[in-house]
Amino acid sequence: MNLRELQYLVAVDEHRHFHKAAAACFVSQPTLSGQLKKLEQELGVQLVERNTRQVVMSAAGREVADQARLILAEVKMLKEIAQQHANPLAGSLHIGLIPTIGPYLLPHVMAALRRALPELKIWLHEYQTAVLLERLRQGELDVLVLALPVETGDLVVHDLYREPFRLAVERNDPLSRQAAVTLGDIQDANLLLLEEGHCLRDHVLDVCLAAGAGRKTDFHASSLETLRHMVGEGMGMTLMPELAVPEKVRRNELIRYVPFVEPKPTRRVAMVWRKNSHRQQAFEAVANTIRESLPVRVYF
Amino acid sequence: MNLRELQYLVAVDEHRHFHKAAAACFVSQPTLSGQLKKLEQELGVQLVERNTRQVVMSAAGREVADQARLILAEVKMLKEIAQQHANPLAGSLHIGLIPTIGPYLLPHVMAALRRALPELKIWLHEYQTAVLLERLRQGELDVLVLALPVETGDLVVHDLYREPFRLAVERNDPLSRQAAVTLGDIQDANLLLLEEGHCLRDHVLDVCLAAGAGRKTDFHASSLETLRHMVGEGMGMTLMPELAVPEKVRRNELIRYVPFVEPKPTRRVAMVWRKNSHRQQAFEAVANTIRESLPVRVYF
DNA sequence: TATACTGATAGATAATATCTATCATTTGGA
DNA sequence: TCCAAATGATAGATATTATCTATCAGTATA
Repeated sequence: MNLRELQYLVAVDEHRHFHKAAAACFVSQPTLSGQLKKLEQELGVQLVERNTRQVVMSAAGREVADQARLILAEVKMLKEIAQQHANPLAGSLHIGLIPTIGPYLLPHVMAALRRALPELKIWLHEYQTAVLLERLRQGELDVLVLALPVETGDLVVHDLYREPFRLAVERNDPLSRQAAVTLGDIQDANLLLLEEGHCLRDHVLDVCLAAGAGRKTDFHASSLETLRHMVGEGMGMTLMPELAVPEKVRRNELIRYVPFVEPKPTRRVAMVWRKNSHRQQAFEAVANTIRESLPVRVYF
Repeated sequence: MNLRELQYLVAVDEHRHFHKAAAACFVSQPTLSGQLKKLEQELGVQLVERNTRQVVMSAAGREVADQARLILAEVKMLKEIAQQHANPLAGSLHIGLIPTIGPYLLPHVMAALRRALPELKIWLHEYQTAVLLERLRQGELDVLVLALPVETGDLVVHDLYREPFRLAVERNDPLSRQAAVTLGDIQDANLLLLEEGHCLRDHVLDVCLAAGAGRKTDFHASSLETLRHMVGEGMGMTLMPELAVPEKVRRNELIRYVPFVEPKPTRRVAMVWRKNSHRQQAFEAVANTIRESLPVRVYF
């Protein structure tokens, strides 16, 4: 049985005339007659009673034709589902971002993404790096925005930008009065860190290593905002990604975000997607829009 | 697009392995791979992202596979509908009967029909002859039981039985005391008739013509039961089909059903069906069962 | 009686599904 | 590190099916 046979049967039901039904299906009358006969043989039941006056649908033929109509409608629906997906700059795009990037990057770029890719329905998912990678591999997510390095295996890595860190200190800290700090300045610093699982923790630890093993507190924060509050309470200092730094310094701000001298410590932010994905066109469009929308404080 | 391609896609979704999916579909792996590729080309969207580690369904692939599953289930349903119709002694059979036959014939034969054809679901429809013939031609009814003659055109006419009439008279009528009556006895009789549309009316009129123009009242009854009541009220007499005559005469019965002498006036009862119908086997089975179940008071 | 119309059949052709053989790439085990 | 196994893809050949045109048989109409 195939869909063409069902189309022929529905056409015969509607036209009650083999020649007209064949014309409606864009085939010859013997083709339609033969295919209909084949369908009847396969189903083991007569669907159409023919004579030279009028084609009569049997009871079976009417019920089967009704069911065939249903099936053909569902097939049309399947094609519509595919059509929706076929335009890579249309349809759904599931983006995963790590929590130290998402809330600070998106406000800069969402408006531009909506303008540049109006037919794309962007779904945002925020998880830590390991979870993101697993869901990407499973196909639940289409593309990730995260900080390198990670174990990407055969995934495609597409650089986005390089983001410098600033030193976040309590406003009464002596370092807050410097125009810029060096890694040496944090050699003996009490640094606050994110909890295990956040790659930012590893990045900050890498910077500490470069600075000569700065002292680290045992208290861990679950988010950058929690870190921020702890710094404001004078519990220690931390490295803050540039996009997480407020653009306007308020008069009673508890925290000073002091830049480093060059070469500043930075983290690489990249998009990652599966090598076999055919939506590379969409991913590159998203990457270009993000780069064009970033403030000049981050590098390419 | 065809149903096999949908089966292949669903199999790949379930197995996440081209070789296993191909085996499940009883085709070779290159066949499945090629057909899936053809489907993707036709739909214009990638459904499956392949690599040598694990097959990943794209978002489009998952949605299309879900829809394909739905379609394949509906196709199964269509085959079940056909299967139900394929056994001619099973499934539904729509029988049309005229009102002067149905209520009097069916009590004699329904039990036997149920025993003889247990898988047949008999639907009964009661209309006058013209309506029955139209619905038969339109395919709404499969077979008719009616009295001849009718304009059957190219329909198949299959004799069932010949049903004699009795003379129904009020019990105080002098004719009620005769063992049998002749057509001459009703020559001056006041005969009651069914209304227009009932072929029994025409049959009774034919008998009157044979008897020599018996007088006829202008009042018409809509059913045999109404006729019966009118006879009981002494309004006149009528011809009653044999099967409409109660088998037991009650002591206070108002009506006497007096038989005619031979050759008795009769009507031919037949089954009628469309020449092209392929359920002749079922119709003949029904006819045989009816004939075997009739009381001996009717002829073949 | 002849022509037109209907659906069916036959043989030829076009299109498609499926096969086997083999390829390219990746992975795992020795 | 090398070789074999496993994966999905491609190529060419074959089998199967869909469709064509020509024509048939039966019916209806002018």
